[in-house]
Amino acid sequence: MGSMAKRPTIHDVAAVAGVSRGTVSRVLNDDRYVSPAAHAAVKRAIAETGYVLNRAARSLVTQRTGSVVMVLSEPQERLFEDPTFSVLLRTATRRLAERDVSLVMMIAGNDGDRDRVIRYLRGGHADGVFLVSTHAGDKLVDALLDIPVAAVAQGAVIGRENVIPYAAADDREGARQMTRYLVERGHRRIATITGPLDTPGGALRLEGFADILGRKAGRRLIEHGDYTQLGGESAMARLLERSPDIDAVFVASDLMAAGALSALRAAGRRVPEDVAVGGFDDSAVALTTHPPLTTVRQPLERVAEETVRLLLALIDGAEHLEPVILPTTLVVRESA
Amino acid sequence: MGSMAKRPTIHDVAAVAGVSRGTVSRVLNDDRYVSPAAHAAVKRAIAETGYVLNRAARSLVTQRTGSVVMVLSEPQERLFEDPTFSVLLRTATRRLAERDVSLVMMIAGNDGDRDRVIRYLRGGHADGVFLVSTHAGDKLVDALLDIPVAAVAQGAVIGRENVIPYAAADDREGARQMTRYLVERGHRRIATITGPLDTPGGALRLEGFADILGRKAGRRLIEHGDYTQLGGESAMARLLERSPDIDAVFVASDLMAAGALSALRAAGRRVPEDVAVGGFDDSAVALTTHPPLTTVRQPLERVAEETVRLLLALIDGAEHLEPVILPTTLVVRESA
DNA sequence: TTTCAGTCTGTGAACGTTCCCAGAGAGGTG
DNA sequence: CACCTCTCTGGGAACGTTCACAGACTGAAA
Repeated sequence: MGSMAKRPTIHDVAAVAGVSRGTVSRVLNDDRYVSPAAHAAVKRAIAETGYVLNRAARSLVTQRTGSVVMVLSEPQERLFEDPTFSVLLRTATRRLAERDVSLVMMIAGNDGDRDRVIRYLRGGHADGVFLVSTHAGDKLVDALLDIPVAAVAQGAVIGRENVIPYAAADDREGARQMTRYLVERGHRRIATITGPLDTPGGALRLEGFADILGRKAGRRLIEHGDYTQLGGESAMARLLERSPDIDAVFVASDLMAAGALSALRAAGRRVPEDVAVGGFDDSAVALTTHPPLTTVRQPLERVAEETVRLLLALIDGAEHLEPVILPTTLVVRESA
Repeated sequence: MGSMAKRPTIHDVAAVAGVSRGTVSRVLNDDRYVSPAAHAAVKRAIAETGYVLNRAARSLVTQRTGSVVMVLSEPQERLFEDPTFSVLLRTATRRLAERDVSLVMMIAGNDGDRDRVIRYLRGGHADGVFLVSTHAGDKLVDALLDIPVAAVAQGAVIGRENVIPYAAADDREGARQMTRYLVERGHRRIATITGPLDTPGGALRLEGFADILGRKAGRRLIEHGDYTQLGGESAMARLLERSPDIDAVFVASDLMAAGALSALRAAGRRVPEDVAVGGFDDSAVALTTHPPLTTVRQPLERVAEETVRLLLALIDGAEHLEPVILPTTLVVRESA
């Protein structure tokens, strides 16, 4: 299959172009001080020989790998049930590829996984880390700080906001938008189902909710979920049992909202007539549910792009990087 | 951040252990002919120095990279809307990590992307390729055959079944199971919405459908979708317009089935009373829809595992690898 | 005792780059 | 004309491994 001729090296290119190794290397790296003639000759020789750079050789001397790791830290298996990841992964891969940086996926679901990630990074196998959905107190994060590797996160790492740069949607304001909307529509008994409080999405969306409702948002109207559909369903059931007079609920993710809809249907409540339901994310599920979800759109592609930008800047030696917070928008459909 | 001491090399380990480079290398590679004493000393020295292997250096001499690429070839942006990918990605990452092989993601959505993938592989940046959802006639596949790299696919690559090993669910038999079930339930006007016919899932599920219905499955009862929810919706609408007397429909993916449900609801048909709907995949959406989907479960994790197994075998030099076909099961819920 | 096979160890040479330094030539300035 | 600066080029050395080979030692067989 294919010719088995040895792959051409920089030496071969140099020979064909009639210049030295050094000059070829300079062309390859866009260095200064290459005459137009030499430049052209090298370009021609590269095309002629079909030369491609050997990254291992380059890495060996530069101590750079040209790759970054995306670490998905999730205790449960839910990982991909959440469409958020997909968007992040796709966007990040694309953007990085444009800079010829490759994206390695690593899953840090349990401690064994986490150790592997740490070993990998300590081994200098990547220039940077892109943390996704990191929970407060994750030991991985602390280990990271001891390793000379660029690290950024999608969403703040609670407790490490000042040391790990991040990009995120404006979770708090997004929650305010939805809560305000529910209030304006005349709802009076508004509950919420939060995400895990050790994630920024869990904590900040609850804060935004409380910002609008103040003390009216008592304990009895708050229930916690884990971002899964099933978690949303049982949280809604608990909520209904405890406070049957609820007339609206703000659910911190669309997937959980889908679960909440099932619970409401099971309880014989109509949506939105009896209970209005607001989601968060504007993910694909929001259109699948019946009725379609009124939700808060977060600009995930842009979040991913900004996170990548931060990471590349960090790898290039940037020092103090400010977090990037992107605005959300309310998307009104039929559930509220 | 962290000590800036140079990373220990194999030389440092050798010095601490009181042996030579060669011996350390032999321990690292589980080579024969290392005395128990030397082995222990090296292990101790590795722990003491905190040594980690430099992969770039190893790659340079072994011509192996320790990484494989998962190529998602999708013309559209739909990519991740389909939960199939998520499962494949997660499972493959895990399994490969167990062998210390890292997974690089590449997206081949357009020709520019495809060229980048080819350049990457031609550059020897990976030991193997894991093709996902490849369409017949993809130029990437032909390019691949000219590059000395191990390649496997999830799902047959139509037209290249004999040259690219693959693992897949038994799409044809799965479609037969569903169609048979619909027939047994007494439905007489059974239609189908297929996937793209240049993918194995599209072609084989239609074949399975036709296996059961024979000539009764006329052109008028077949409509084509693109695996997206919206595609399923419009395909269903076309079907209803053309053949209003349909009493069941087999949809080649759950996501398209969700779309079909919307179209049926819009047309005022009850599911399953007026029209029964059968899906395929048993993905998360199957539970979200209303009513929940009766569908065909394909063992995606196992498919991913088997594909990885094939890939690793190929990298290790295996020659003739037979495709692996895994059984599907019918999952009865409420939509049919 | 000699010979041989098997085990174990050390070392030079390579892998394909980049980095750095030395030096040649061109052009400008005092 | 001497000197300097700037541009451009070539080539030695290094990056951290693995590989192949040579050689030392051991124990068993002839």
